[in-house]
Amino acid sequence: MTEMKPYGTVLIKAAKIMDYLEAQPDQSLQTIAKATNMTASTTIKILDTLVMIGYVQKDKDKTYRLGAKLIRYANKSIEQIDLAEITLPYLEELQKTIDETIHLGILNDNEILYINKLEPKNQTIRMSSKVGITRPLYNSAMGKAVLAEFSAEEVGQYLATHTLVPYTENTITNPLRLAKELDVVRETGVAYDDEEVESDIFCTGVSLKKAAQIVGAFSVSMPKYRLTKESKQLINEALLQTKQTIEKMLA
Amino acid sequence: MTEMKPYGTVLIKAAKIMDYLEAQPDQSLQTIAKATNMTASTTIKILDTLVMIGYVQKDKDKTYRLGAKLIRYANKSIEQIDLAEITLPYLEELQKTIDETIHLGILNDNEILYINKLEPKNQTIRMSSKVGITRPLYNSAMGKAVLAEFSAEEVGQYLATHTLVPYTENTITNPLRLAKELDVVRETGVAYDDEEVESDIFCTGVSLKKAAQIVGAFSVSMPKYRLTKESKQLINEALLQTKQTIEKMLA
DNA sequence: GTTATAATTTCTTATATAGAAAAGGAGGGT
DNA sequence: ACCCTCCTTTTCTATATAAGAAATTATAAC
Repeated sequence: MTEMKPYGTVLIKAAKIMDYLEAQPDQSLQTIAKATNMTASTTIKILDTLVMIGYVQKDKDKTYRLGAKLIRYANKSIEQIDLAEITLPYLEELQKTIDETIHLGILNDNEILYINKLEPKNQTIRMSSKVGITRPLYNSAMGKAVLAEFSAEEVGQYLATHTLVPYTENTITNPLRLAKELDVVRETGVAYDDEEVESDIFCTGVSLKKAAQIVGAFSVSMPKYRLTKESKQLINEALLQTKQTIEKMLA
Repeated sequence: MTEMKPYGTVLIKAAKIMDYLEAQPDQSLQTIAKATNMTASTTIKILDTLVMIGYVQKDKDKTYRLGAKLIRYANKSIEQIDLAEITLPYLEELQKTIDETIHLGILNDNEILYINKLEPKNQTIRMSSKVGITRPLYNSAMGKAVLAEFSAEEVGQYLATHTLVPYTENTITNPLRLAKELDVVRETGVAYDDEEVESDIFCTGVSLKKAAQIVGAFSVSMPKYRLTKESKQLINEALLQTKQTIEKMLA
């Protein structure tokens, strides 16, 4: 057991505050201090500095929230993720075939982080989804596609540390049933989210790998009522075809 | 002259590194250290911590770039900006009238920061613009609309600290000419970007105020060739009408 | 006004940091 | 294969910084 050498204690504490504000905006000093197990005097000093550098914003009512500077960073961060750029033309092509919402995501902190979205051109239904949101691995289409690439050990580790919270009545909350479904995903290469995240929404996802490493996933989302046996088949084939093309580019 | 009390020195240094990586991705330790005037040993320790908390990503070739965690923060940050939520229905309404790209921006660090974008439904031309990008105050439509709300003193301060860099041959680089144009904006309430940021793109913008405070701006962007005397008039009226409606909501 | 509660500042000791220097890679040339 | 150079990483210690208790100031409720 090697002793961890701490460096940047304030930086780590600042990150703790940021993470808390990510989950709970508009909180008072007291609340933040309690939630992060720090004294008020330490907390206010860190918050002052965070406000100074634009990471946090302080409102007139003395509550704190995440700052606009982060929006700038994120824009650059996405630009710096090569995957978004490389995949874009192929996802656009895919959209010409399937006129539905297409998402690109990466694996981040055991969740799917959305980094690009292509909206349908001729459909009028708008789904609420945004770049920057996250979805669990166990119930989203992209998530399951990625989870299916995990080793048995990794899946076990994931299940041991994550509760399968029911988002809808369709959400799979039984680890064994999930494991079985992952077997099917491994066979077919395609993962579904059949109203497991949100009612009426059906998603189909595939993973993206580079040199045996998971680099991300992409998916097609649509209202369930538009799904037919034919469109399902078409989507599966188009996704697998696009996956193959993109992975050839990544190699 | 009250002496500034420093707190969170590492945090401030970390922000300096982040800002550098925002501008220059994929840099080596040496390069980052030199650019930020820090020793390599200090820099690597901060970078290690930044990587640990997900703000920075370290690649196999030992270069550093902004981390995906920032994309999560940004998503929440935008959600926490009430302006985006409040204005959305009105901007959607506006888009039904004018089928062009509509942007919402806020004033951030003397620039316009884009926080929402509504794309045209029936037009096929796609403009490259993203949430998170910034535009100068002196040449963008939203920027000029905001600048026109500055006091003479504030405008002077802005001009003293910012060079009017020519983005295109149409960009106004003469401070006096800009000042004159701002007078017109104050009269009409509407600001133009006539191919001053990008060739072939014409934008019309208005500011948003709450209790005499600038809170943001929004604009319509379109290819110049689509602009007619009639559409220009229509856009101006629709923008001013929408501005009025939104500001009534903000009050 | 009075009281209670929260925000902010001050001050001092314990702690973390900065940077020089040394050690440990990685790569290029011969 | 070996050396040499440049870059990354670790170690170590004087010095600067941070943490927290307590005092002070602001804010809100009554």
